Amino acid sequence: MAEKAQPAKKPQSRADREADRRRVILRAAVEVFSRKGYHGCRIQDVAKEAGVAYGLVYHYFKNKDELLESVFASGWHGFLGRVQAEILRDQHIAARTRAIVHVAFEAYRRDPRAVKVLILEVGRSPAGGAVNRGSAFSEVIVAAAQMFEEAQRRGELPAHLDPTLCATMLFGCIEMGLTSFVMGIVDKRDDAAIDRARDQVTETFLHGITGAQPAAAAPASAPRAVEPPSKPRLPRTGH
Amino acid sequence: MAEKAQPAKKPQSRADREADRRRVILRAAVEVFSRKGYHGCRIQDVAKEAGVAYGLVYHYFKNKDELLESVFASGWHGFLGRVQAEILRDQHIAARTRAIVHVAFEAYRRDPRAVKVLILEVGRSPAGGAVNRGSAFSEVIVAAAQMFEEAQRRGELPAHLDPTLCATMLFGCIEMGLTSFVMGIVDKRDDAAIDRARDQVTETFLHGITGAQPAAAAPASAPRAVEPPSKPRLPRTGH
DNA sequence: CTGGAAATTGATTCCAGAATCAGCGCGGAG
DNA sequence: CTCCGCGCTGATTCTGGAATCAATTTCCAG
Repeated sequence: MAEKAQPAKKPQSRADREADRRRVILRAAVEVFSRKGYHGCRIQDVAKEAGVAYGLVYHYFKNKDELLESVFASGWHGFLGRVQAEILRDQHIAARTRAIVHVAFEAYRRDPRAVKVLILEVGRSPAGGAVNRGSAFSEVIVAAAQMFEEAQRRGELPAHLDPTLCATMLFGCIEMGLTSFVMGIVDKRDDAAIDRARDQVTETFLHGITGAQPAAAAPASAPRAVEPPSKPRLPRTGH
Repeated sequence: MAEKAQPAKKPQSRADREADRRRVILRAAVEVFSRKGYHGCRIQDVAKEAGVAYGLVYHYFKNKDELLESVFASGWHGFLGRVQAEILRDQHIAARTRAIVHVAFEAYRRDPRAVKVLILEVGRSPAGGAVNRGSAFSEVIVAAAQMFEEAQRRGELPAHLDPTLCATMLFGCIEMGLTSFVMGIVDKRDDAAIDRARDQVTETFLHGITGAQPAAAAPASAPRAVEPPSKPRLPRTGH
């Protein structure tokens, strides 16, 4: 694994080797978690996968939970950071949305197993686990919601939409899209398929939000409450 | 918790009482699972919640897994059935889509805790568990995909869209929408909020798929592979 | 070279909690 | 009224696996 482009070779200081080990164990954990699930695997499995003694795992991680926590943190962190960066960019909402979707699908392309763990495993951390699916998703969703809100102020997005709900839908599409890959519903590692999925998700979502009617007549059922369409709408939009 | 308001009546036959017990335990399981999660709770907790002896749980369910399985089956089953019914109805794709979303949100309104368990807990059934999130979602998604495909044949939906992906996005929006309620991101039991969410999800999604362009130019980043933009539209966008 | 500190090992301990089982008592049949 | 059997009970047993720890090896400084 050590593709750590070590210039010459040898003199990894203690600290270096230590960090290395840590990384090896972390990688092994991702692998094993993605294969058998957090609860379905033993620390022993992780140790074996890492080619390391059982006890060493405990040298680097306080306990199994902390291991999961670390796996999650290292993975989610990068993702969150990249998404935040896109959100803060000064661009049209459509561009930023595209970029966010791109980041997510790119992450999947780079390391499907890690994405699988993030999507499937994290979130079931025992009560009190500080980092869990809930708070994690909250973070991105809140951030994205702010982005949409700002877009509304700029007039790039219809005012009648709930920004938080927009964010929710965006990540819902992304998550489920990736889930269907992870689950094999859509089929594995077809790069073209990934691209196609990404583009359809992006464009469908964008077209949906930029042109959605303020809850038109709903033949389905349910009396609608709320939201007098104060701002007739953004120009362009469909048809 | 025995709010089983059994004032006078008594003469339930053996069989009745038996079925009753089973139901009581099942309800208790939903309650406990939703509160502490499948792995985070003990059979003892379920027994206590049901006001029943520890051993009795094993009288009605072979083991803990089967208990979860039953909880899932009873919940998912109803949902799947109702969705299937809507899918098979002979109506315009928009109407059917609205109905599906409606079913999902109505289920949440009726029993949020059950929905929470379905969304959050099921899916990690130990290796081999027949019923799990994967196969479950597969089922609805495949069914919905057929619906979209048929809609395309009828000309109710642009032909360039991948039907499976449409289904994926639809349930992605639904799931994440409900998740945000379950998680409290959007806030609890506000009936109006539920309605609003349902409508926005529905209309945004519908508008998105019925009018989406086939992957336009992407100013964002990422050199897009695939999809020669035959229709170079979607002007607005970037900067 | 040498001492000892840190890294590494895996057998051992310990325990949560699943699953079992030997009765108990209620309610219905005779 | 009495006796039988089955729904029901919960203490007891058993197990898998997390966490510990004493022993061993590796590595570096002096």
